[in-house]
Amino acid sequence: MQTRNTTQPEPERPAKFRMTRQRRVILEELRRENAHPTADMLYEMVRLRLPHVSLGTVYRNLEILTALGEIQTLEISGSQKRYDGIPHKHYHIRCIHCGRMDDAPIAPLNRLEDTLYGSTVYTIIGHRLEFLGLCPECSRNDEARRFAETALPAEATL
Amino acid sequence: MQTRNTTQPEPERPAKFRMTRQRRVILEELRRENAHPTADMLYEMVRLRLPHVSLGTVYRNLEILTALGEIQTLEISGSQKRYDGIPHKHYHIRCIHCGRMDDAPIAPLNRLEDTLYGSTVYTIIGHRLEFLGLCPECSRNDEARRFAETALPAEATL
DNA sequence: ATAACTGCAAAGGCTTTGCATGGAT
DNA sequence: ATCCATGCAAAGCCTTTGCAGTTAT
Repeated sequence: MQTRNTTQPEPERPAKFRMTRQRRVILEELRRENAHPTADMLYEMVRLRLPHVSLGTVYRNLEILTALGEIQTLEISGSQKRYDGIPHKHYHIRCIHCGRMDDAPIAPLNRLEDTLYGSTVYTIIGHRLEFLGLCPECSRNDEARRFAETALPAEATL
Repeated sequence: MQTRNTTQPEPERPAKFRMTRQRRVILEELRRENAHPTADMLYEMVRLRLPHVSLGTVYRNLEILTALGEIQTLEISGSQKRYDGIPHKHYHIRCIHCGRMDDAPIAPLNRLEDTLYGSTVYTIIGHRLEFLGLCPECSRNDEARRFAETALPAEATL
């Protein structure tokens, strides 16, 4: 049986950081791209400039850059993590068919937690909100639209 | 290089279903438990009643029961899936330290998508909202509270 | 007989980690 | 000299899948 520690480990940052070439290129490529790529997409992008970079280095640097607050790691429901070069808080909208993610043009709902005070035993820290839909390409795709119809009840408002 | 199909496959349901003993016990145990267990937690629960059940059977039935609309699969950001015996839509609150999940005592925000109409290129289908916090046990745990302080900027309002 | 289902074990997909090497201070 | 960072490969974790055998219609 597998028994994973659900406790999230504190992201460990070394005492000092070096802005190595790899780290710099990873950061630059992520900042250049606003499609919120997955680690392997970013790996391919970085590889065009640093052909010998390894996927492990990409993952390690994405973790460190997140701990530094330079980027965000978007932990997407039920799929690969995606990374966002913009560190400030904002919501996203995700295509349920192809996985594409874009920024959602809506300001953070700062008072959302207020509705829970007094009615939950939790100490509330924040919330995560993600919109779901079909991106423009998939909106034109019949198969994707059919998929969305059947997926709607299961995907939306969970 | 790994290249996964990000397209979510339509959950396939067989033409006919049999309410086998395994399926029934899995459903009963999930309904009995409101802690939104992971597949392996549920496996342990089911195993007390059906010692020879396999983890694969648990996963297969959870998928089928979800397709039938009997239960919900909660695809949690960046961790194991959790399962909910209550099929109707509602939000959840999750402990960022131990992973525990409970229902959030707040009604669905049905008009949330309205704010996006006209300002996004997506066809909007729905949203997913999850509250983050510390459960009562972890609220009393110093280490968890320290963790929450450092994790707050990264966890909240993504 | 057919089709759904199961247990078992293996494979898959994404992410993390161990280790020897390299580079900066 | 020290310590951080890298490339490579292996391991880890959760989930899915192939297959042969079982059960209900």
